[in-house]
Amino acid sequence: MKAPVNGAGSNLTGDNNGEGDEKKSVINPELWQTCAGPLVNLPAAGTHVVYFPQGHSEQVAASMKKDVDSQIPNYPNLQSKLLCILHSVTLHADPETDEVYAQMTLQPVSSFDKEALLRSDLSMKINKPQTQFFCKTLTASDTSTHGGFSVPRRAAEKIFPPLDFSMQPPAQELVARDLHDTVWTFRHIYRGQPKRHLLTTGWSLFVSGKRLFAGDSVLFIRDENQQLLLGIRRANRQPTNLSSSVLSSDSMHIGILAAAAHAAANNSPFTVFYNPRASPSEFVIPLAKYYKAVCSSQISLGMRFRMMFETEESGTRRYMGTITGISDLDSVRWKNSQWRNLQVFILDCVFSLVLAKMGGLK
Amino acid sequence: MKAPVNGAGSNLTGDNNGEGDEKKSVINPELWQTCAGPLVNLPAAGTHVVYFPQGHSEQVAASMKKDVDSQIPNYPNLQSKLLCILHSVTLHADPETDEVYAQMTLQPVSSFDKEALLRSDLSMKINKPQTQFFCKTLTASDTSTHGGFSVPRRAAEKIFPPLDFSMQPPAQELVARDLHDTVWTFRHIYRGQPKRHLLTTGWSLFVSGKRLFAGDSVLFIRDENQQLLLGIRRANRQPTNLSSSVLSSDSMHIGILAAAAHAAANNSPFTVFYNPRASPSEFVIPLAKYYKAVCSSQISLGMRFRMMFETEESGTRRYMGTITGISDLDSVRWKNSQWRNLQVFILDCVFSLVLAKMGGLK
DNA sequence: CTGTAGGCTCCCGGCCGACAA
DNA sequence: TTGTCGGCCGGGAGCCTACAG
Repeated sequence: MKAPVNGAGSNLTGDNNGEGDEKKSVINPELWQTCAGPLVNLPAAGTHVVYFPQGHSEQVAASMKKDVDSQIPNYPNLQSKLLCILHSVTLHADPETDEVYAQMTLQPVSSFDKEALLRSDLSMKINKPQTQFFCKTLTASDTSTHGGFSVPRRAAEKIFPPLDFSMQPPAQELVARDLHDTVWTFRHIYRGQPKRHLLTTGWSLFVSGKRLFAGDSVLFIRDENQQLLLGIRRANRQPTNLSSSVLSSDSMHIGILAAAAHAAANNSPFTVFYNPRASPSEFVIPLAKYYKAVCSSQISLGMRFRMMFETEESGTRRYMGTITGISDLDSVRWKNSQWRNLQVFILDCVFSLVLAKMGGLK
Repeated sequence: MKAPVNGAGSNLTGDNNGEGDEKKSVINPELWQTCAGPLVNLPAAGTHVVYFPQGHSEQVAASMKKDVDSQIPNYPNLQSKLLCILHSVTLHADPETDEVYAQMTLQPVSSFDKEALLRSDLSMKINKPQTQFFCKTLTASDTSTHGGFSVPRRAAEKIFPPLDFSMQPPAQELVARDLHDTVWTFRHIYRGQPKRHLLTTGWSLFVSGKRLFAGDSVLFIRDENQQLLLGIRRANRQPTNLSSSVLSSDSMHIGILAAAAHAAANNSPFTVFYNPRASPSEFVIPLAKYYKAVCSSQISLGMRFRMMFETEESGTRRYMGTITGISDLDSVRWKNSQWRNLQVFILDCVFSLVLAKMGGLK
């Protein structure tokens, strides 16, 4: 297996040498990132990371809508967290649903030096290029067969090529590519009273082709070459409990643990998939991030914290919260795992968010 | 976990207590069997079976279109075949694709007595009730939006309720339920010059709802209560490589082996899924069938054999063949597994079938 | 500024028999 | 016996403006 160790700068690779997709099309990293959302941060290839089998297991449970059973055997030699080199990160999108996910090849290592920590820290500080984009949640009118897509004025002016306003009405043909490099063309027209931007011809093909419904979101970005790209974010529907007809969830969880245990015992590489929108758990953490969380700032009851949330318009928003409890979720199986320490943040924060909403605050 | 040990007679249970499907609808066993095809024979719940981890692994590889990697660790304590009690067999159908599959709960046992062998043998000899049905491969005209479905004359007369021929033209409304108990209604009319049976109104909804294309098959059966049921069999398209975004194929294969090894070590139950149309490998074999194959008739080079094949019209057809080679596929990992002995039959037979076709024989 | 509804047009979904394989 | 085609009719997909939140 190839093990390209890149510098800290190349934190996103679009190479597609993984299993699954047959097409050779290279996923556009900017589009992938935009579809994944602003909160998703992939570790950089070639840097050190900490892998949490427990968190990995949780993601599979979430995507199958099934809790972890008690039938799973213990792997006494498998630690709750594995220090690894991240050999490669490749970006993917489900050909059916356009769901974005990443494939990571990890190799357990026994120790790290100061330089590794420094590189991990550096890679986190690389600013992602702020791609120009807009994202709109589809209305009933947008998805009905009766009409087209109403483009928010600011969005059209920021992202779309400028119209020739000498035409009556001003109109042009837009060409945009999706994650699979499929080309979609739309008639973009500026008309009506009051005037507005609309996508008409071609829009309904896109809606039916992607099986979009009101509540789903569509996003357009303009890449560095001024090319128009588009992607989707589906509303949180029930997981399609994929793959439940192939492998029992028990076998899946055992497979995760056994694969990690085998890799740890042999220091051999192994492969995981990370679905940023399937579950909130980031189970592959940059070494520097882990180090800071554990060493520098001790977590204690009553401590206050800030947390980012993704808003509907795909911006970010900060909320304050307080830690109300700290415990290991499964202290028998995972001694001193620190996994739930991180989780406590999220749960508590969602809870305070709910309280704030109930209280009518904003 | 419940472990209902039924008599040999109840070889198909429609109980749905498995994971995956949320709906409580009970799968009709006759319809499931018809969709699975005439060659599929599920072992009876409560009887003894032999489980082949290697064959199970092959099914997963087939449904993911990925060969087994060499990264898989050895499980020195896992035998190539496990004697098990089959606690339960539940029938399922994928809610998206209607693909049929079965969930089986197995429990390794260390030995069996004469009565167990007898029961296994008896359960195999239970004749399945020969359900009245017909199956037709859809033509371009059947699936085009331009028209309806042309029903073969014999099929209509055998399966559909008789028309009132005093009407001009004779017509009626057909109501049929699918595997998910969804109701489909069609206008059945007998018209044209020459006269023929057609399904018109309602047909296109069915085609688009099930996403059928020319080459796929549709089948109608009449159950014991004279109710009309219908199902589909999709043409062999490339596997939709389900679930490749959830778990790496390595982890899946490890999961299968580790789950089996764990169950064997503890004599604890485990769960497998069997997709009859995803791969030809039956990896859960009735004890009696295994016993006969291994003990009574020794297999040798040059031996001639007969084999059943499924024809397009879902009948069966016999072909003759000769065994040209016997070997273990992976004799290092699976010592004396006998798995490929069975496989040799199939490969050789397909090969001779190809030769026959190339030679213009029929 | 933008979501929804009403109006209008015309394309294609869908029912028919003709014809030939 | 049955697959495909040309004919044809009508409903709805799809483009437009009006209006209101």
